Amino acid sequence: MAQNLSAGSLKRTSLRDQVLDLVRQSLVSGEIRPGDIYSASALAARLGVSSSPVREAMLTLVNEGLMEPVRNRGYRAVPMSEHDLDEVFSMRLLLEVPGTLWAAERATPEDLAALRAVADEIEAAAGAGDVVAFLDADRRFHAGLLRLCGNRRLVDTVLSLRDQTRLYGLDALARHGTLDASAREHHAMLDAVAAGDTGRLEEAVRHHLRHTRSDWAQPEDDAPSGKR
Amino acid sequence: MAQNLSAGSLKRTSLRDQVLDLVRQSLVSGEIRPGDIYSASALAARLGVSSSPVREAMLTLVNEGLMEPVRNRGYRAVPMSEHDLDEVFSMRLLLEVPGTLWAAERATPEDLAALRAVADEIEAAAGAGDVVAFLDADRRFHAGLLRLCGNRRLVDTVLSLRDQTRLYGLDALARHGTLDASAREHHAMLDAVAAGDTGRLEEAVRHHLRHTRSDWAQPEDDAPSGKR
DNA sequence: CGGACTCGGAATGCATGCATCTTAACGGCC
DNA sequence: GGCCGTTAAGATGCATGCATTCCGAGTCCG
Repeated sequence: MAQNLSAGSLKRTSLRDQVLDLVRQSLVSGEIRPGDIYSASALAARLGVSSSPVREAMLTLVNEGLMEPVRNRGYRAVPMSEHDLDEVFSMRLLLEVPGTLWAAERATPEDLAALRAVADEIEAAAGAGDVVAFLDADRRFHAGLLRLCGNRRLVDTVLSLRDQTRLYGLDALARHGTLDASAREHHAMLDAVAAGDTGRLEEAVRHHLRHTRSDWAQPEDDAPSGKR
Repeated sequence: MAQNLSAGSLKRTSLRDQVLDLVRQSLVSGEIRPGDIYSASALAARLGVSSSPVREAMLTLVNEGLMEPVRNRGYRAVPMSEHDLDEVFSMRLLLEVPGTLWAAERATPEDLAALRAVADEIEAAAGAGDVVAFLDADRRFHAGLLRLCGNRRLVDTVLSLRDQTRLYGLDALARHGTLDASAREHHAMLDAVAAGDTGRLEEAVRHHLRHTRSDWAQPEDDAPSGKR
């Protein structure tokens, strides 16, 4: 709360951060497709800014594993293989399960109430089929819940892992219509937290993550193995 | 092995990476002290390069959590509080224990032999009191062992966490003379891997990490609380 | 007709320059 | 003597320009 006041109010966003968010959104919306190469100078020209902040934003994305530099061609949006998804899923399992359990120990009624509101948002977005709003609220929910564990690095790492996967299954999520089922799981998790039932909470988190993993399994595979 | 061949051979290091490594080394050697502010332009002048690559290297360090930008003053080497150390320690526990167990399942005799050699290096460095060589070999050992688990993201994350802590306890390690004890634990871990004793391996890893955490507990505190 | 070579276009990476902003020291005023 | 306003120095952040390097199309030769 106080953090929002001190950090978010008078922070003029640098061009670098604006470009960074914009590229991230482009990844989410599918405008930037995995495997394609994009040049910093071309992006800069399209955005009407210099190549310096664009370059720095791309380097940040490289550090986060979302892009990779190609020698003198540009930056390539890294496609996620099944093995990559397994890696992310495994790490999220290792971090989110204990993190959520720790968070449950420290959650106050006020925290739970705030999360209930976000969970309602998630269900509303799922009911409306608004995938963008769903992902945004879902991210805020898990970030808000995990943050209670008190380990900032853990939260940041999990969010970074989330950002690596959320980008590649958007349409699949919408097609399968599994948003509603996934949305309801959030309230179930909060119920377990409120009840102090750590066993049920752990199973809920595991189930939620498994859900995520199986839903985002890529149905199509236009790049056969061996192509690198 | 093959990775080294493909990656390290014909890679001309960019100025950015050179600066990055140099600043990291300066952090390890203590030339850059936590809490102090350093300007990219001053560093660029000292190194005889432009501020562009220095700036980009600093931004990378910011992303890694080693530095933080100060509005129009420069970049500050972030000091590690006890809570920060706890955060890193907790995450390493969550990631390294399962990761090492997975690695043990996949370790081949050749892998073990290579790691034995590194473990010998560690003991030699510990016996000679060469802290820099110790840390380097120690890092290679844990990276090499963890890498066998097959989860590249997990390895990278753990190494990043390592880099956040290794910088702040150098002299303490040397003073307490605990290098030898820590060095011997590596062979014990390999013994457990070779024996297929997962329970003993898990306990060895936990013990090793606890060792690390307690050794690096800051004995001195020249910045009393409330100073900021 | 197929393959190798050359040349042009383009992108990165770095250097340089400038506008804006913050901090800190200095001088004046109460 | 202490406090406040002013000013100047320095840093970031962005724009611009240039050298180097790589990919690919076109062309020439076998």
